[in-house]
Amino acid sequence: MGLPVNQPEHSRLHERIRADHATEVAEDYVEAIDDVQREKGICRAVDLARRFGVSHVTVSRTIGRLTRDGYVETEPYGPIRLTTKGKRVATQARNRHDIVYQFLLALGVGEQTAAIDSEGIEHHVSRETLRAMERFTRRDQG
Amino acid sequence: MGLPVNQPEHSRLHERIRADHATEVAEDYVEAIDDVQREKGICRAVDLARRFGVSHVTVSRTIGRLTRDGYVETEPYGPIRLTTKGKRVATQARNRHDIVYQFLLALGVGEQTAAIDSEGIEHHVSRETLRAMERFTRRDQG
DNA sequence: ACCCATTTTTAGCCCAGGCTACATTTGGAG
DNA sequence: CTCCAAATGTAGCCTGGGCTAAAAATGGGT
Repeated sequence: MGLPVNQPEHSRLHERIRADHATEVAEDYVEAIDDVQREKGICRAVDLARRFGVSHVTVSRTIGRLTRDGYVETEPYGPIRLTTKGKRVATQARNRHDIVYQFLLALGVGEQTAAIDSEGIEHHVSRETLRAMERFTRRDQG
Repeated sequence: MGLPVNQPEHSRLHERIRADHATEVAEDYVEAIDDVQREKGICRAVDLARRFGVSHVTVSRTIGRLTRDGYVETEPYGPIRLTTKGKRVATQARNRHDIVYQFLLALGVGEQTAAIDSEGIEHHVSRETLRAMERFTRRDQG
């Protein structure tokens, strides 16, 4: 047994959730790389290690996967650069993140909490929900 | 615009994100087990496999971890039962899920999307945000 | 030019969460 | 009571994402 076919509604939801999770790391990383590049020109693995609170080895291997998947480019011992695809994803992620953050503020949530929750939530909001959030934020105080 | 970016806090954020992720699976599972038990009395691994769209082997090993962590109890070839801890977590998860779902509806999001997004979001909302969501839902149409 | 601190890489380990293939148990129909 | 389908368990494999320890490269300062 074990054919995961056969399930109308619920399993599709969870397939989507798993697929989302697969790209969450990529989004978090390209967003962070973009941030660091804005702050200090170039981004190095050690910057990401500090930012994410993980070891530089973990960063290095993750960057390897992101390179394999076409999000970033590096040469040995060189800085981390975003590809066109990476930049696009970073921009989208930043945009989405910001919409969620501003929305939470508009909802009445404190800055600290909004910062934390928006990081968790940003990967899980559909276009439709995102539009609803923008609408609310504008209506509320835009 | 500016998402607050400062270093030590940032890594704490991501620690929290990872810790959250560790309990997401547990929450999804106990919530599903609770659902199945309400629907058909007892819950078997195969029910969860179908619901999550994964193989029964994956379910079996996950249930093993949940047993180890005190969320569920089983005997060989027997059904899956929630412990007291598991029931408590299931109730909380269901409650949180429902708050997020109702909130999205109140925000103007369609039912399908609200169902999907609430599953993704529910694990990432703090108490504070949850309270803000409840407030909004009540104010809006409660 | 050389040394040394910082950074990156490599090797090797762990656990979670996927899978297939195959073995075993259970329980219901005949 | 027997037999078979369905459910569960076991063995073994893969990827992702964590870690430490130790080696190699880079680059700046004196």
